[in-house]
Amino acid sequence: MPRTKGDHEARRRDVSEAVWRVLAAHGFGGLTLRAVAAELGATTGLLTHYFPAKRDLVAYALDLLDRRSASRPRRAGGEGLSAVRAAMLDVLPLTAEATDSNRIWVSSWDTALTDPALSDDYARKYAQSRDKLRDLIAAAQQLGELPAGDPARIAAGAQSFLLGLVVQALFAPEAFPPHRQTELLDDYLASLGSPSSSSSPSSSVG
Amino acid sequence: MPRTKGDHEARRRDVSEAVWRVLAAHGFGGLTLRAVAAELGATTGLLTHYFPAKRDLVAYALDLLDRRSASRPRRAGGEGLSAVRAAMLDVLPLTAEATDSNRIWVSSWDTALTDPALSDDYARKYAQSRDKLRDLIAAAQQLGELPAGDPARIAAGAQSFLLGLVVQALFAPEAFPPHRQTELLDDYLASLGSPSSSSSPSSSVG
DNA sequence: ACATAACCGTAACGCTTGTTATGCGAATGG
DNA sequence: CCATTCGCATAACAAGCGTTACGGTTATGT
Repeated sequence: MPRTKGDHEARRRDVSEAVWRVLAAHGFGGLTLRAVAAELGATTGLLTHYFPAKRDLVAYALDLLDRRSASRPRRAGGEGLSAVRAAMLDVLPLTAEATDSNRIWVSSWDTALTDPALSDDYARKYAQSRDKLRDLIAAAQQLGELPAGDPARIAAGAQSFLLGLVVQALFAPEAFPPHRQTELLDDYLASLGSPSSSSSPSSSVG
Repeated sequence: MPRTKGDHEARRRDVSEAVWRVLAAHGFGGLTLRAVAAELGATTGLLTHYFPAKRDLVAYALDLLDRRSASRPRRAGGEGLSAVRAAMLDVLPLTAEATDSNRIWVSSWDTALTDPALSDDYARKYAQSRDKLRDLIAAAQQLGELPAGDPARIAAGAQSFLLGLVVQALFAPEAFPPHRQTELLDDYLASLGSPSSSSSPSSSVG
């Protein structure tokens, strides 16, 4: 029973939703042609028409993850340290959608870490993310809201904190409810508002 | 060609090594009976003898990951803040073995996040890890090396930072060499050595 | 020494996976 | 209005998966 209208765009949107639901339910390792087809109420024949090979589906899913994450409603940033805080809050799994996004994101690491090409892609993406954070931090420094110090270095630390908090919150949502995550983030930002960091090459590395 | 000596222990060690190599090479999603058997120079018949079902293999692999991580040579802790630093350095992918361990660890999250039982297991494990860190932090506070504040809360932040740094270092080893990781950790520890954190319930959560 | 159990290779089973071939109704355009 | 292309279902394929049955060799206990 083919659809009577050749609405290509609408169909692609349906495919996106089906892929997303499969990813949210079974992770990246459970992304299968038949699972997506079933979620779509269709067969594998439809999917092979849209994606010549499985890797194309995977690539599409990764791109979908990017777009869904990027198009999530951002909160008003303000400027300086407030913008840094807003940008970091936007990443955390504080809502159901953000939780899905992050869960899928983390689950994709298994695939990414064993594929050198994907791994490089991710490295670039995170570097870009750090650069964005670095600029916000540099701006906050010029406003005097953060002490001096290499902004790139501070950004690397901040993203580490952010990433790890995401992972912990995903595994223990009841131990890391939105309020707790915000609390911890504010603790971290407060700890940045002091001197004593960077410079002075300490040795004794194992 | 069965082995002439019934050296059960030695055989189990061989199995461990084979499982480990498969995990390091293809991640947790690539853990397959035939892959392990091939790495072992044996057949699936051997493995079904040791593991009645696949989930037993997976459970064994998870346990192996635990034991391999726990039995990694720990550096001399010292006491107070120095012990905190040592414990955190022990987790970071500063050596080839620690990198393998961490890579496998991260790759297991895909499996864990879609399995509620495993997810709970991980949540408990990380909570336990946080508690250990909390005790070290509390000790450092009593030595006056860290300012006052809820040690559990500080530990949660510290483990977030640690976890995220691991992930970033895995994806971009060249951007996060051992020296850089140590540097960033020391930055973080230095930022803890100041007041102004914790307490005062800030609201406005999205 | 002989029965029994442990060990493990061989081989097949059923299932799921990605992929491909085929066909048919709906859209399209000259 | 008819030929052609598009969109998709149907169905089969080989390969890989976990699992099982079976047989032969080696150790073990009496």
